[in-house]
Amino acid sequence: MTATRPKHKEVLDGIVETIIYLYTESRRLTKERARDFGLTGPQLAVIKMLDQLGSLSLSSLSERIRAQNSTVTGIVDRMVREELVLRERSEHDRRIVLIRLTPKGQKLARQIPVEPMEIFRQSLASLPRKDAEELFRVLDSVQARVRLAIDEREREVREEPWT
Amino acid sequence: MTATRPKHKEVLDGIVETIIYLYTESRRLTKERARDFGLTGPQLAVIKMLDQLGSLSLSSLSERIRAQNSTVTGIVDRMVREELVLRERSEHDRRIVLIRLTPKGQKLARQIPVEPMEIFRQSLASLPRKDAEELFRVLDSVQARVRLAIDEREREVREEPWT
DNA sequence: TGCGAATATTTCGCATACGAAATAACCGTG
DNA sequence: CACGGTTATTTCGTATGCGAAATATTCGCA
Repeated sequence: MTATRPKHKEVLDGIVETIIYLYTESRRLTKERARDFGLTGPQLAVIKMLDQLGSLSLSSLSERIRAQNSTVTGIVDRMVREELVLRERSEHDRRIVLIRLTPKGQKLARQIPVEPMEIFRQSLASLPRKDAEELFRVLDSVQARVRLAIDEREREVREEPWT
Repeated sequence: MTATRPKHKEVLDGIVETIIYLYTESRRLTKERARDFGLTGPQLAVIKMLDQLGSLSLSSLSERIRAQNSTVTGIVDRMVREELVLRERSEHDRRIVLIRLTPKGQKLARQIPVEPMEIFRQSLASLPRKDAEELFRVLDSVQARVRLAIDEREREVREEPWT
């Protein structure tokens, strides 16, 4: 044991801090890059998603960019205004709205080289492969624990909705 | 030119996905809990911070909760309206606004058992200690890489601000 | 001393972001 | 067919969240 072993609480706080840093900074930078092309962060996410997957219903789109439907309605409104995407009603189920890129949106999507969270991705790619795999393994186990805690909490809420 | 193991990209994508999941879900849950006490997420962060550190200037407060001054001005406005905090001008430097808890805010801060990102913290705490340390080590190295990339990018921008 | 640069905060306009309620369309069962 | 429950989306009100410009104050230095 050569290096002084850090206190456990400090390690945990450090992990939380670092995750917050990585998330917020990557997001900020992506937003900045998007702005060079006249887009906002979420707008970049949307055109990249649509370019990859073709047309999507509003709800599957909002699921993929992790936002509520009501949020995405607004984002799409502004993108329609900018002529980046189109709204079209599905033939089979007229409740569903399909969003797809206009030629202008398509062109822009392919022109912008940045993926969401790009800097984070690149930094990960430069890690030793072994470290990346280890990181993935541990993070995955944390995620499983969080999911469990969430399920538990939701079960509690469901069982006592009156209190 | 080595034959890339097909798994590697998936590992990287998985890491990004998981980080996004952990951050957004923890945030969502904290917000939900705060709502039980009539607070928003950022408001909870603010009273916890002030309870720990005493009065803070607006800019040091915004630095700590990772938001812009202009954002925190609004948050504090609404908290003053709710009589959770006070604004007072510093004696020594009248540009500085010091924010501190009212008794009502103080009481609420001590009454709420939740820290920001609570679920994430708890899940981390249940990890094997060795895994936590490994996680910290690798994340820290990712963070260092991100910082480096950001510095580099900012240097470029500073050198060619006219293009 | 005085004045221009620097610093701290606020204001403004806009874009998320969310949850609850409203709206529209579908579905199954009677 | 009709109608009650479900599903997809939008609307509404409010709270972040940001960057640029405005405002207020302090500081450096000639």
